[in-house]
Amino acid sequence: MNSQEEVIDFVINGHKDYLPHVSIDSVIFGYHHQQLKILLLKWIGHIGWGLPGGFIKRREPLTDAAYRILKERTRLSDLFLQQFHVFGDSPYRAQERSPAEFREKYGAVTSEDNWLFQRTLSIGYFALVDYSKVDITTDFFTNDFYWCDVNEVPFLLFDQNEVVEMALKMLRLAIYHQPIGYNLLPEKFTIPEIHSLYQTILGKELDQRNFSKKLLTLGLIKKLDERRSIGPHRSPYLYQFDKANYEEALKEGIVHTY
Amino acid sequence: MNSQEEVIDFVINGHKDYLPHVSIDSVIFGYHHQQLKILLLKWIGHIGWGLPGGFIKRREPLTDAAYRILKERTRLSDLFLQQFHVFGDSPYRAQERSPAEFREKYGAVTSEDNWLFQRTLSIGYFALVDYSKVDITTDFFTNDFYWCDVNEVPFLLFDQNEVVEMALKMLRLAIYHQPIGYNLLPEKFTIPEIHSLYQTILGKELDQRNFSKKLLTLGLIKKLDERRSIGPHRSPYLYQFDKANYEEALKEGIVHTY
DNA sequence: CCAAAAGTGTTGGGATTACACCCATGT
DNA sequence: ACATGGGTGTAATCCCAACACTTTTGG
Repeated sequence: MNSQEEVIDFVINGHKDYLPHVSIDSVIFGYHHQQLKILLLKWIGHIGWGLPGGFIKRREPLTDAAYRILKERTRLSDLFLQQFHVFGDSPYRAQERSPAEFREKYGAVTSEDNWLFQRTLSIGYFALVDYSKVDITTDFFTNDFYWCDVNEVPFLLFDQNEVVEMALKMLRLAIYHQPIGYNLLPEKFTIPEIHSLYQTILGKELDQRNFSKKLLTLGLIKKLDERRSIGPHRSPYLYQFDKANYEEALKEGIVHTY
Repeated sequence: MNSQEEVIDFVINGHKDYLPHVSIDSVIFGYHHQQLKILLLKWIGHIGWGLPGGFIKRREPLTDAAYRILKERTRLSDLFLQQFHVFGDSPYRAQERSPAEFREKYGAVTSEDNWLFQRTLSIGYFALVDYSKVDITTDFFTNDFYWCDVNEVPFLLFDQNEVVEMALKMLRLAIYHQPIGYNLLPEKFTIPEIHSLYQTILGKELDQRNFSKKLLTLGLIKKLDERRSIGPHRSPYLYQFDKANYEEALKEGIVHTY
């Protein structure tokens, strides 16, 4: 969506293609160089930053919509994506918005009952990506983006600070129940790499010996007979996720602590 | 909603009061006499049983809507109610429904684009109630109800079997993270009572000694200096939830197994 | 006194934690 | 040779699971 015409058409006719009253907000966690960040977009006409999101097509399965929205933004498919909450309580989510606002901001005339300004619930999804591999697309509505450290999130649009907080909480809960990392690490990775990933997500230190013991005991990863060369240091062994056990654990859940 | 007029008005004009495209489905778990059941309703015009549910008012916070729908049905407020998933993937949730169907079933004429027949996502909530204390209300759409054992759920409308399964899974997950029981037990209860509640929910046996030790260690309950007289048997001590710790655990979560 | 249900403690094994030194590698 | 980061084992503790007999009560 890049030309002014497309945008006007989306505003005027979007309700024919998309469901009104429901949107998807994605908290895209990016991991790279031992930092956990989230993707924020500059929505034009608003001061401040907001989350990526979108609408669901009229006949599109919900999960497909979530993947599509993510893919349009990041060009990635096949990543860890999980629904975590529906937001519909904050004043921003219970009231209508003003079309007058839109007129001012985008210079377009809309009717009072335009679909975009009616009350909209938001379904929160979180995703995990390696942000160095992502090619972020902007469009007419969003002319800038940045990766923001999870510990330094600025004031966001609407109730989105609450969305981010909840996403982080659910991610940290999820990591105790599901294996995480498949989409954030190269296919073959070292213990220090996955160790540091988990530490970053949980925001706390994990004993290195105990950590690798645990992952191996759970059967989630297996040691390979190869090493990675990392410059002037001892070469770490490479590991791989044990696909069968990983899938099993994703489905059945794990009960443990790290 | 009991008269035919009210119903017709709801069908024709409901979209002025309620959000289209989104509904709430409630899985109401009822516990009594060591049995875990769910509330099913007979929706007229459909063969088979379905879940209670409803729509969200245009300006109503989502959580309020969930409580209102539950209260209209059970006359209970102040109970354990938790959002657990949004359903929008099954063919039933991705397609429109046919107004012709409605004409046949209810004898009312509706336009092709009536709000009730458009695609509707459903937000799943589960609740825990003591079903002996509940006074179920039926209405024009639902002329019968029954409490169905969770192990004997029949084929339900649309994708609702999936909803029930997920609810049960989430309830069993929740019981490991949050204290549960406040709304299902009298204010003062005995260890055998709460023990049996947990066994029923989890569908498995829990060692009595370890179980009470665990609850006391966690500080969730405290022993009172009273006993309950239960006929020709030894009188069990009464316990109470420790409100402060219970609330804390609800908010912060618990990591443990039983 | 009998039947039914409640109450109560200990132990062994497994898991978790805490902890520090040597090894490998490229420059 | 050295600086940097990787790899490895053990001991103490805690937590969990398993287990059975005695007490209380009303009829």
